[in-house]
Amino acid sequence: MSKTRKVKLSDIAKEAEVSIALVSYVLNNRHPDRIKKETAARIKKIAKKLNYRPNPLAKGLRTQKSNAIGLILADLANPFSAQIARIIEDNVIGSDYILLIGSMDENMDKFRKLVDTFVNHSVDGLIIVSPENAIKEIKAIQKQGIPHVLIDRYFPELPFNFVGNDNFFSTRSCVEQLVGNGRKSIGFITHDTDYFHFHERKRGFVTACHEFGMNTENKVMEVALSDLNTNVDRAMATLLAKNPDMDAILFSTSVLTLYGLKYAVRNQLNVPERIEFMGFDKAEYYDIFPSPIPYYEQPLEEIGKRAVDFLMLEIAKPGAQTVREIVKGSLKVAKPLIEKS
Amino acid sequence: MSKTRKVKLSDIAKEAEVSIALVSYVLNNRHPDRIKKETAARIKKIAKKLNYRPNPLAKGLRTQKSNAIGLILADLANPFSAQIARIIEDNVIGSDYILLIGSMDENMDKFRKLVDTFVNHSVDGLIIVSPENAIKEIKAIQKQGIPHVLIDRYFPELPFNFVGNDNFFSTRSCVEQLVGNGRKSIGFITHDTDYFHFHERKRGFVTACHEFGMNTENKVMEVALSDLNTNVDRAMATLLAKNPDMDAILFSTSVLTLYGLKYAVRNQLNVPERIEFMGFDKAEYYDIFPSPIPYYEQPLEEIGKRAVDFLMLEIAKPGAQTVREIVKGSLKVAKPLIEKS
DNA sequence: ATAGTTTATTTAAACGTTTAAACAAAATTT
DNA sequence: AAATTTTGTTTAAACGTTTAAATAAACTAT
Repeated sequence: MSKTRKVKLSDIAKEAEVSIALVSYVLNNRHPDRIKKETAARIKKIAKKLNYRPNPLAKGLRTQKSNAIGLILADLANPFSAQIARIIEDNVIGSDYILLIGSMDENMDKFRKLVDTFVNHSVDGLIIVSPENAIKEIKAIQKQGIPHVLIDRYFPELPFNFVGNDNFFSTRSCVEQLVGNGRKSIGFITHDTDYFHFHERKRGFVTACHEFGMNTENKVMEVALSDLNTNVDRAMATLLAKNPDMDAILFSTSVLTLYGLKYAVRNQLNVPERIEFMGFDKAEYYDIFPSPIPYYEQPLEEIGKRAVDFLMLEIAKPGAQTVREIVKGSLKVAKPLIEKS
Repeated sequence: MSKTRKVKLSDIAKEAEVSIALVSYVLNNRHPDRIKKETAARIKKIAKKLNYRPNPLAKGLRTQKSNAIGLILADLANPFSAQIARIIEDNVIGSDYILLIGSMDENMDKFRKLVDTFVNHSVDGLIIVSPENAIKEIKAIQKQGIPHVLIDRYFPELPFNFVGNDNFFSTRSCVEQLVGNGRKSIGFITHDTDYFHFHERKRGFVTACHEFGMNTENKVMEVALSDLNTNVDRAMATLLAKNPDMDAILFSTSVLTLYGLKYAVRNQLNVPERIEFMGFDKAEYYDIFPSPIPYYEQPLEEIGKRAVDFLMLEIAKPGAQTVREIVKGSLKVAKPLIEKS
């Protein structure tokens, strides 16, 4: 019922008949050579017996560290965000840190508020999926010397720490794959935003098409981030109307792929015989679709791990390094449906 | 570059030429009647000018509160977990709390470690999706007087705070719906676990079937929590083999539904003409399937909101109340695919 | 014997708040 | 004019740690 009073250093000190400082030294392994073995052993034993847990608030207050890291996502409810969050969680927990998570909903005010709250709670570092046009805000974080790393989205012209997917490579290799499958006229459905990673995906697509001697006139549809059902529907219709010979469509995110698949089902497109679909990001639901959907898989595990690793390094020795890792994912082409892990 | 020193009470005090205590009183609105209006105004103005942010660690250390709440989920990467997390996030952030999130992966050790870490970081409260057989652990939390509330899963025989879906009602009304659609022989695919909520779902199914004069012999398949692809496949095959006349299948989670749909696609089941599928929980991917999938939708928004509301109340005045809210969701029957929000 | 080292431990300040209690000055009551 | 109350503010301890500096005791070395 009543909150059991927590064991603190002074309790151990009393029982061991030593000073608080000595207990602290022992438990933090501070001056191992200076401290008598037996005393150390005794203190450790008592600490264990009493099930001592350091108070992170006191510790944090004193050391100016909180052993917490903040993760700012686009939207936790979005499977992509959730997946990356989970990966980061695993990496962070291992280092005995706790993870604060917040969604900014592509909204600058929410983003600012999250940064503010997290910094205020003295997070030791931030992992950030940035909203559009957040350059000023990220710079401020940088200036304040708060260890941080951007993931997924970044600003190429600025020296921010970043680890993320090679977006140019990704769409480029999708096109390559489709061409390899004999496709001759490929459409691309992506978003209409200022995000650099979307620009890159488009650039990858267009560049590859040109390389393979295909034109991209009327083949790139950029839809708004909102109201996807309607917008993707319209985009698909336009794409198909303007390109009667189109024999493949590449999507720029898994959600766009989802809506594309919905369209295909609804309109009974002959996939993949007449027209092949290619998705972006892994998604469980691809194989509800009657035919296998090949896709490009971002190396999320790697991104999460590297981001956390870097952040930990940066926390340990601030300012010592910067990072810009553009990692490549891989193409997942249809396996027999039966054989899925 | 260098960390900008944070503004603290003493900075304000100095500039306002008053004591630290007075600043604290003013900023916390402590003795409003006791403090001279002008002084208060001056202090507030300076605080705003200096952009003062209280240090949560110091505050927490002194007041024994952290303004953080911990959320323990099954697995953040699972869309169901992610959705509920997002809802809770929104409700928590509004109250100026921060949210710590962890996944326990149905694993007792991880669960214990999470509770431990969170409690250690002095969370003011816990929202818990419990693993199997965690009664002892929850009791310990209760005994320690840590405000908490279970969601999704619970232990009916014990007086734990809980808010969650009415699982008996949910499957019961699914059967009702299917019978209303003229279905005469219904199968049920669920999990083989000790979780009470799964027992309830099964009980709801069985009870309803009997009410409607259907037997349930060989119609309930309970698959393990792991290796779903194989296990659901096998369960589906068995179900259909043993019940040649079966004209509907109800699933017990959205993930089971997903695998069911995969099976249907792979085996070209005639859905819904010959056999109707009914899902559990909302999932975007249902409408990739060629025919609309009706489903029972848990009232997640309500669950999240009520859980947080209760927790806040409990944090404000501990021990004053308990809660056990079993809330009902609703059936979502097929709308024309074109018209989706 | 005395000074200098080494070894083992303690003292005390600090981190940034909150808050009970003390205090001083002004206003009010006797 | 003395005593009391009210008003406005300050003092100082406390929360649970960490850590530089001080200290004390036990050994060298001279």
